[in-house]
Amino acid sequence: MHDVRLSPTRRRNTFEVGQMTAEVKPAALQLTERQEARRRRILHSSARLASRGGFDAVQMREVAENSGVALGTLYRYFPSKVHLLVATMQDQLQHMHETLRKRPPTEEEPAARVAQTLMRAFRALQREPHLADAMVRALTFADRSVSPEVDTVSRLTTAIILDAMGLAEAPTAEQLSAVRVIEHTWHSALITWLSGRASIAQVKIDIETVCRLIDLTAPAPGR
Amino acid sequence: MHDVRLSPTRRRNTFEVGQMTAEVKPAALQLTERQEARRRRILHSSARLASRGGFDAVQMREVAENSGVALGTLYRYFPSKVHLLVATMQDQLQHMHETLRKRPPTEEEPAARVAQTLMRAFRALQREPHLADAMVRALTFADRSVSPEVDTVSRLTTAIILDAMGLAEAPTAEQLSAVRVIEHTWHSALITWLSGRASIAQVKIDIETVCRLIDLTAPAPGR
DNA sequence: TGCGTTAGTGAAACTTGTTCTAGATAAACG
DNA sequence: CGTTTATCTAGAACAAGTTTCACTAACGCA
Repeated sequence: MHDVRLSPTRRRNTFEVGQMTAEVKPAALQLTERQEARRRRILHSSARLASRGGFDAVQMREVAENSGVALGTLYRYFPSKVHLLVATMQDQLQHMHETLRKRPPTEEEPAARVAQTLMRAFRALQREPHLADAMVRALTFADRSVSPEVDTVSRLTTAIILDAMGLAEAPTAEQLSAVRVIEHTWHSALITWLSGRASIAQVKIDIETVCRLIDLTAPAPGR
Repeated sequence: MHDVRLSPTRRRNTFEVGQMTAEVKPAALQLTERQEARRRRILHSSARLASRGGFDAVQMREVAENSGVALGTLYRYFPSKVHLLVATMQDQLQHMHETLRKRPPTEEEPAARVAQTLMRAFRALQREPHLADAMVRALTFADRSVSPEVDTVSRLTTAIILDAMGLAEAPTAEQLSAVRVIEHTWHSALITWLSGRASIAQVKIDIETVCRLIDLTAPAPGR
């Protein structure tokens, strides 16, 4: 039939064919065990190659070979290199979220808690700078065809920050804006660090600076 | 001799050869008239192609052809596609800076002035969304080999913001931090808009939100 | 002005992301 | 089971960024 992809996303410039039999689930279709295993192997190879040499070191042929899968299959699972790396990031973020949940920030003030959390994440990234490079570059380079996946990453990041603020539920619109700006700063500061234009100390200052925005926002709905 | 480039920057993974005769200026070496003209033609073609179809539409062979220059020459002037697009951005930013100088923001408060200025710039970008796409994607995708050029862009942006704040000279360290965060937000918000994950209204809110940081910083040295 | 050096040209080659094709396998299903 | 259909494989083919090479043109200077 009409070449249905595993991933719910379509490719770059292809227009929707619209041909979709009724029972196809728009969300992630469930995979067989072997398929789940393949997917996992691919993500693992991707992360391994990335932590060696960053974005450039993740070569699709090599990922395919290392995960024991044909090139065509790799592309069926992840329709582009950027998709693959963004998915890798999703994966890593999930780990980080769980880790952070286990040891919530110790600071009192929300702003300080967020800053502490982000600095923890930052230190984790510093341990694998190449991996960080691959993931963050992919994330900011992603075009519209990757929007759903990038959005997922964004939601995960937002959740982490809201957790740190101590209000996973019922944030005000104002607070959400602040969180969005914090996220912007986080990504962009990482970029400047990764490309050697800002020091670790600099990133720390930027994070702390932007976190001051939190103090400006309503403490809660019911101020 | 040892292949000296026009551009002061070296290529991707090459290490400095260190062989540099004393009289070579580290800054932009001066070009002859014909060379200056070539450079200009190249940047012009680049911008034209970019405004057609964004990052992907800027193809090195086509840029070379359109500017009447051999491919090898193009690479001598701009050692990679990203270098070329970042230089294009420098060029555009310079224009914008001049334009903004002529009509400074009308608002009273520094924060509002900066927000107004950035929204003006944003509207200019909206007129050429593809061009914006090419430039911003190149900027955030740039690796270490492009750091000097990206830094120039960053300095230009900083200058624009400081101008809007009304203190081109003697900003405090705190104020510089705020400006840096504003710049982060600016770039990242543009990215989310360009990739269709945020609306124009959303970008406006983010800009206004981050500009509130300015109110938090010392009004001047001599508070 | 002549000459050695640097810059520019044209074309081919190389690299890596992406696509395509034909055939082998596995899954689903009657 | 046997058949039909979706996946997977191997490998070629294609596209665009980048490099290389052999050669010519332009420049700078003694």
